[in-house]
Amino acid sequence: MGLVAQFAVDYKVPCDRCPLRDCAVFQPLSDGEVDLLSEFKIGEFSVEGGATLFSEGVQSDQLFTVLSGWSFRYKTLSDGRRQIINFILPGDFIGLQSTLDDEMDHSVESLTAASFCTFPRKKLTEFFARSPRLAFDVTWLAAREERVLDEHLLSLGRRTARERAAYYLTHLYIRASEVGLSVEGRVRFPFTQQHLADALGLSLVHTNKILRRLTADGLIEWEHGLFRSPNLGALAELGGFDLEDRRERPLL
Amino acid sequence: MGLVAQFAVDYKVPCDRCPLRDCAVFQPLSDGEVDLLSEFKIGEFSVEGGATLFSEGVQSDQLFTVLSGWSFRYKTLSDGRRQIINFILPGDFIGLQSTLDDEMDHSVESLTAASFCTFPRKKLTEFFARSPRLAFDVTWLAAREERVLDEHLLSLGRRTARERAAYYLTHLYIRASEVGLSVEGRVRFPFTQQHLADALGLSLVHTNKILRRLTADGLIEWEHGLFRSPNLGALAELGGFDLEDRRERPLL
DNA sequence: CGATTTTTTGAAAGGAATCAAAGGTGGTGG
DNA sequence: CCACCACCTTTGATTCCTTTCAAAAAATCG
Repeated sequence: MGLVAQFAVDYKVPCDRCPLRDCAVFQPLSDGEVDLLSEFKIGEFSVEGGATLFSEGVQSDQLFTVLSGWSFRYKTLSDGRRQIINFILPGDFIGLQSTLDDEMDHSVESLTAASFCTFPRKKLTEFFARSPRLAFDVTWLAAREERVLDEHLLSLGRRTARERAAYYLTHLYIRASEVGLSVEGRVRFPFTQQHLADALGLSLVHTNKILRRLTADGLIEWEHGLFRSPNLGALAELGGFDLEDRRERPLL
Repeated sequence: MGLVAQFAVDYKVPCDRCPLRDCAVFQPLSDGEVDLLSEFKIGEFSVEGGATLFSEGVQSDQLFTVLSGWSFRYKTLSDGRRQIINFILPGDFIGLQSTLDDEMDHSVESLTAASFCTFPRKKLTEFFARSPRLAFDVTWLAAREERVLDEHLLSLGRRTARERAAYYLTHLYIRASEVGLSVEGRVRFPFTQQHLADALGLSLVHTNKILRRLTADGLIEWEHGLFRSPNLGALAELGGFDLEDRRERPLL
């Protein structure tokens, strides 16, 4: 743990053959756009699980699109209390949060082996100039991220622990499914209850008790790292998650 | 209350004479940029206090820069519980959160009389094409918003009620001061304790008790709508707010 | 000045955290 | 293939922070 491994690899998967593009959630790009993206891309790199990708107060000169693996973004207080801001899945575009030419005020850590496409932050302006449409997508993604955080904020501030857990589990399940991570309705959740607790703003013990109850109520099943919901509708309902709200999004 | 007043006014303050540009927090723009911005701007409008600017599920075809007044953005659960996502002050750029050509999933309400510059959402792409630099600023602002929410999320999830209040009050005080709203160290807070409670994710009663204690401890003073801190350093310290972290930002 | 909205307080109930410890699980090495 | 260890999950008991309930002061507004 803790190693800031950043094993850069030269190998470049051409963007037009990016397997993620097959997922229905992602908006198709024109050939020209994919070409530009490909040109802008400088490489890939992968890390093993438990690696620190960025840490607070360090600046990164790159932006990333996640190709595979789970990671999470978090902040900590001086005494160690940790809040997980969000989980990062394939297709997510990260790095923008760190105010460009500025420091990150959060950390990112991988949960599983993960790989990323990298883009040079310095060329972002050029990129914007070359394709206003893609520039727009970048902005759109940033705004979308914000919407997700809005919802999380609503959870932490106003939902009960039980509702909060229901909401978040549904959220994660759907997100993972969207990028092809579910098999027969099951998704591998590569994090511990402690991680979930840190995302929900709850203690580990209480999180566990609530998970137990949700299981007893037939709303979830989560064993050996595999999650599924015997009644996703009811789980979403409890958490106030809108299952209908599926929108396509750009993939950079 | 509740009226969705949107009184459009033709009168256009030229962007180069926008009084907000005098605030040190805002990055200066080149003349050309200001011109473009001015061209892009289609008008202004104002509302009285207590007006609903947008409401959930309604789409807006405009983007706004706040010229004056306080507003707030919030989300509600079906049973009425409300979470204030953030307060909106002069200089803030809003409307991006609503995923373009999509619906807002939150509402915005004014606390005081307020005025806004309006930009046509449809021309955003053109705007991006005309100035990649400004396009970049839009993205930057979206990313910055996200950073602010990150911090709020950390508050709701991991800070105690007292720390949370200290953090948020400092945050509001600083933000208001940055845009010239403080007079002799005092800022007019145009919201009630209920609003603050809804932002902090606390009950009204508990919020009041904490405010009372912070007052007794000599950390804050808030009477007749005027707020000040007799010891801002200590308040910030308690809330874990970094007073040093002042960065310029774009003003659109 | 009367009515309404906010702010304050006190008391009781409840949800979540903390403390402690047992039970499982997976991984590693012999 | 089993022993052992480290880490994760569960439970029970207790404490404490927040909420909820109720109602009395203040402050605001027309």
